[in-house]
Amino acid sequence: MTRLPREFYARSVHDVARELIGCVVRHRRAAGRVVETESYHMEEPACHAFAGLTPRTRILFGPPGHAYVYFSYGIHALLNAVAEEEGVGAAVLIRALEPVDGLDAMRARRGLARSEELCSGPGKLTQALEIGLSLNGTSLVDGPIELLAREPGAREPRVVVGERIGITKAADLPWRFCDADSRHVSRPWPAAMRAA
DNA sequence: CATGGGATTGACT
DNA sequence: GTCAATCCCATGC
Repeated sequence: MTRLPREFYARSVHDVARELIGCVVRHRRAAGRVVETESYHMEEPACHAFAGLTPRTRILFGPPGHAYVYFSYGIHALLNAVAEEEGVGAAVLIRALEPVDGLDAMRARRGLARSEELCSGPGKLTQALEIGLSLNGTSLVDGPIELLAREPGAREPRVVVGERIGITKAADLPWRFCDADSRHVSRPWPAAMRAA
């Protein structure tokens, strides 16, 4: 499998979020297929970059193809992929993975056995892959976190679109993308969610 | 299934 | 100093 190149990230954050479905994240001898993402953009208040350029959001405004790792609620590290050209604050939150490699390591880190629960949430997958705050700002193109393209010829995922989860601002934007055929998403979507 | 505890970070007063 | 934040999990019904 080959890494996604910098150009993959240097375009609309929504296209990046949609096309990341089916790609593979690998770190510390564990890997999973991306089955759920959300896009965030500086022109909308749920995005951290909405507040402008600060020390915290510096990575978001930086060059595409880097990891933005944010610490949430005192407990969880959340993994994002920075998108769009430098100067535009935008990123894709990786919300869930389907474990494909290193299941034993994931189980040890999570203290759980069921594969459906190892990476079915943004805070869970960082724990399973041992992704911490120290990786904030590292390159996804040639850094420790690998983001790999779908195998050519692998099935094209059926992507469904819905509203984002766990936010209070701009909660109605349809910027959540899921693999319709995976049982590893962070939570089921309503039937009203439209196929895309 | 609903609830609430957990306990860090950066932004801002 | 205060507060809100891209949430997980244990507990209780």
